[in-house]
Amino acid sequence: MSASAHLHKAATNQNDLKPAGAGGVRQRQSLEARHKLIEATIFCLDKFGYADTSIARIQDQANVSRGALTHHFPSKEELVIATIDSLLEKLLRPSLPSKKLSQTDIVADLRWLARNMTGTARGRALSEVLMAARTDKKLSARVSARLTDWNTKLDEAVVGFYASPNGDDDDVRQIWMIARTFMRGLILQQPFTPDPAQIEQAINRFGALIAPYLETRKRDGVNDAKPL
Amino acid sequence: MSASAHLHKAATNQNDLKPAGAGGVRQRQSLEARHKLIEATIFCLDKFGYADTSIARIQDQANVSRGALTHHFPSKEELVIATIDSLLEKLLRPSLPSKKLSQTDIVADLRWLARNMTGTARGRALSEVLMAARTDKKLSARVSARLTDWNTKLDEAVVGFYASPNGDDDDVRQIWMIARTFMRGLILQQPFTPDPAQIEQAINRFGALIAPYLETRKRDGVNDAKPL
DNA sequence: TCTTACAGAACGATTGTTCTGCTTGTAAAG
DNA sequence: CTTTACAAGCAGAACAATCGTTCTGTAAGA
Repeated sequence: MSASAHLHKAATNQNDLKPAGAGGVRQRQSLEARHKLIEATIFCLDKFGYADTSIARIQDQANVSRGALTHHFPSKEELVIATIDSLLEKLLRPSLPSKKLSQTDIVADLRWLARNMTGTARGRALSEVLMAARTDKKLSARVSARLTDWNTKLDEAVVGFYASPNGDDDDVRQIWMIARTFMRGLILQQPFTPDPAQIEQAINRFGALIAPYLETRKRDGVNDAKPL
Repeated sequence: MSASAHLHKAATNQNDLKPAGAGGVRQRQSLEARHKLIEATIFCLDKFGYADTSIARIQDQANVSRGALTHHFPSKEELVIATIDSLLEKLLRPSLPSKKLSQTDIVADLRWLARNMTGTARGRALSEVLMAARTDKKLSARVSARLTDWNTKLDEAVVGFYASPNGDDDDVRQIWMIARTFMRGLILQQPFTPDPAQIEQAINRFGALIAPYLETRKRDGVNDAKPL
C-alpha cells in the first residue's frame, strides 16, 4: 500500500538526470546504492547463472544490508527488471553512436558485436536473462519490446553503413538478424570450444560468408552517421 | 497423499503386460520409472526452465512418489545427469543414421537441424542445460565431452555428404560449426520474433549463404553413407 | 527369506518477503 | 540561524514457503 507508493516515488527519482554533483546527499546515496545492487546482480548473473542468483548472493556481492536491498527493491522481480533495463540501456546504447562501428570492415564490426554480446559480463548476463525469459512470461514481457526495439535500431544503423548489391535494404537487415543470432549462439557454444582461436576463426569465416552481400555505402561526410 | 499413491499404483498395474522380451517384472518396472522421471525432467526443463525445475515439480509431472524418485536418483544432480545422457543419446543419435539428412538439399538439412535443436522439447531442454552448464562446472564436465563428440560425429557425417569446392574438408566442418552456432542462437532469438516466418526465412537465407561453399559429394551407391 | 522398489514423513538449509526499530538528511517553523 | 518534525534510508530479526536430502516403514518379486 503506502510502502509501494513510496517505492514508486523513489523509482521515478532515478531518472533524474541532474548535472553531475548536484542533487542532495540523500538522493545521491540512494542512486549509488541502487547502482551497486544492479551491478552486483549483473555480476552474479554472469558468474552464477540465473538459477543461482539469489538475493542473498546479490546482497553479499554488493556489500549492502538486506534492509537496504529490500528498501530499494521490495521484490526480487523488481530488482531483476531494473537490472534488465540497465543492461539494455548501458549495454546497447554504445552501439547507437555509430562511431563504435568501423563502418568499413564487416569482420571488424562483427568482432565488435561478438565482444559486446558474449565477451562482457553484461552481455552474458543479458543472455542469462534471455534464456530465463523464454519460460518466464513476466520477464519476457519486460524484455520483448525493448529487445526488438534495439534490434531495429541496430539494423537501421547498419543499413546506414552497408547496402545490398541488389539495393534491397531488407536484405541487409536480414543478414544482420542472422549475424545477431549467430552471436547469441556463440554463448552456448563457447564454453565447449576449448580453443578460443576456433571461435575467432568462425567469426572471421562468418564475416567472409556475409561480406559478398554487404557493400560499404557511399557517404559524403567522414563520419556522418544518419540519425537513427 | 493417498490419492496420488493409489493413482500411481493403478497406473503401474494396468501396464502389467507381457514380459515383452526379457528382464523380470522388477527390472522392467524400474526402468519404466526411470524413464518416466527422465521424461518428466525434460518436460519441466522445457516448460519451466532450468531455474524452476525442482524435484517436487518433476515428481508431480511424472506421477511418481518422492520415495520412488529418491530411490532411483539419490540426488537431484544424478537425475539431471541421467537426463542429459538421455538427451544427448536420443536427441542426437537420429542424426547418425544419415538417412535423416537429405544429403542433397542443404537448406532441407538445415531445417532438420533447426527442428532438432529448437523445435522439440528435447532440443530446448538441452539448451537449458547448456546455458546452466556455463556456470555449473559439474554439469559442464558432464556435457563437454559428449557434446564435442556429437559435434565431431555430425561433422563427419556431413563431410560424407558435402565437400568443399576447394577440396578442404576442414572448411566443411567449419561451415557446419557455424551452422550449429546459428541454430543455438535461434533459441534465444525465437521467443522475441513474433513472426515465425521470419525465422524460417532466416534459415533459408543462411542456407543460401553457405550453399556456395558446399557441393554434393559424388557417390556411387544410392544411399551409401560412409561409416562414421 | 532377502533384497529391491517404493511410499511418505521429517529434516535442516535456503529461498524471498515482511516487519520493527534506529539513524539521518531535509525542509518548514520559529 | 536555530530548532524541530518527519519521512527517507537503512540495519537486521522474524517469517512462511520451498528447496533437496535423509530417514523409517511397507509391499512384493526373486
